[in-house]
Amino acid sequence: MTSESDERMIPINGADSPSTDDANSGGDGGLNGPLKKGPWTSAEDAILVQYVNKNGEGNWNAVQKHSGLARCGKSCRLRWANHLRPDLKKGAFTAEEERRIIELHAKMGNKWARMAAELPGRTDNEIKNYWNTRIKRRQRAGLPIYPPDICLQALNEGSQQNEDTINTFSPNDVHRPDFIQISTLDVPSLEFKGLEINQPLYPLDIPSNTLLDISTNTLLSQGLHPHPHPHNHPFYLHPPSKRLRSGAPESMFPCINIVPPIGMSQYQSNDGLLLSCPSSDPSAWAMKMELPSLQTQMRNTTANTNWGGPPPSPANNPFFEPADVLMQSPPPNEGAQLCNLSPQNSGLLNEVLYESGALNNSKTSYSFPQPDSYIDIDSSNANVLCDAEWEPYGERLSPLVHSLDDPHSDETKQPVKDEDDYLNPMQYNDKFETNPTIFSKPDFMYPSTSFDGPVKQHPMNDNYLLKDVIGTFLGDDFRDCKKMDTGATSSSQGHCHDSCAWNVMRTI
DNA sequence: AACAAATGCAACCGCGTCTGT
DNA sequence: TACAGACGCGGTTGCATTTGT
Repeated sequence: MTSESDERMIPINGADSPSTDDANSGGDGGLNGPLKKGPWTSAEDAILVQYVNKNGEGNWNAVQKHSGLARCGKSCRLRWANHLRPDLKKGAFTAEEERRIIELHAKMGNKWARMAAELPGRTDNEIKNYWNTRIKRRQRAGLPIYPPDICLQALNEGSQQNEDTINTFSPNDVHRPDFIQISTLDVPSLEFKGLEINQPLYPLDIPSNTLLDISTNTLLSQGLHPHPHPHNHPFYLHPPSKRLRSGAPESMFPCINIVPPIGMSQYQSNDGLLLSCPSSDPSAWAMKMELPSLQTQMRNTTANTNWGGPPPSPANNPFFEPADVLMQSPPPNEGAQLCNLSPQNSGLLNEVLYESGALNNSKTSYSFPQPDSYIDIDSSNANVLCDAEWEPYGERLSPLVHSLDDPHSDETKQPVKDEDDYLNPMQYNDKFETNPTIFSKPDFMYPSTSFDGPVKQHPMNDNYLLKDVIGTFLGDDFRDCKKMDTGATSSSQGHCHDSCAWNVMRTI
């Protein structure tokens, strides 16, 4: 970039500076006046190149001191690394590079720097931009994010990995660098358009006057599941990007519903996501798959309920009110919905397959938690929220993957062979309608059956395990909460759950 | 041709980690 | 051991360009 325009200047050590770290640190700064921001000019490039050629890389804050360049060290490093390095490969990615990126992303997720290390001459920023652009394109086209052969490869690798790891998994594994190197199949893209305001929703009459515009990579590239590392996961209760043009509130969700256009069937994942697919014309639906239509299911803040769990049926639930309550920030204490988000699923290709393997290994089928298990925080165990909603490991599967690991459906265990082999929406629909057992999966809440049946505890439902994991994600604050949990009254437990889950999120 | 929306890229920002003192 | 500075990473934003109406 050699634009001469936009020479924004930030005062060194000035109060107007938005950043107090590298931008202003490490230099006297006053040498040449305010630091410049914005696009680099060719003259600045020349100065930087000359400096680096003479002094080598590193010690970037010294650049500004010694070269007179009015740029912070951080900016210099970025400019050099992304544009001026002599070993940079310019131009579009080659087909081989593109394939490599896809493979690497399936393995690593959004580890751009690591991916860049595998692609000589390419920068993390370049790869990141490429990937974000790519998934947007593929979503628009209704294509899976990962090509089927990548899925197959990951499936094979993942199944092997599962053999080795499923029985030795521990909460600490989420800290392992390779923990998320488990993969995901592509999740079905979700129709975002053609929504009807105030249309009747099945089974819920959810006011639909507020539609959530969630960035596409947030949902789809991450497989609709929260990330084990909230800071790195855009879906993990990050506020909507400023770019959201729908004017979504600063904080949102936690429960997100996909409102189906008329004629669409709807099912709900255990993440509280209502997924839509057409009852009549799945192929058209597949072709139209674009951005998800999402609505945060908001409830009356005074309702005696919590944020977790699936939407109760409207007939008997007091907080399904025809009020304009969708897509608003929950009150600070209503954070238990966080428990509705799996802490361990990054949406990586391998990860979902890993979970699929976990399910297969468990040889156990589960039933939906009853609404009561969500609503009644005042249970003998305040962790009921998380126990019921943060399904234990291996339970956070996208609908697509669920079809793969459905133990009652042999054909769905076959690895995908082709993009055409991805289950289309009608296949999902058919499964739901013809195979009741699939509805016993906790994250496959078909509306007509979601709220019936007893709650069964997952065999891996271990409170300590869950607490440790939650603590891992939420930090010491949650551990503090855990202490309160053990000694508090049942009502305070519920409150603790709410408040800590929502409030301690470090990146919201 | 004019305008708006969508797109893509470069740069910025905040935060975590590393390293030296 | 504690602290501060340097560095690196990943997510976000700004804006020029492209595309569509």
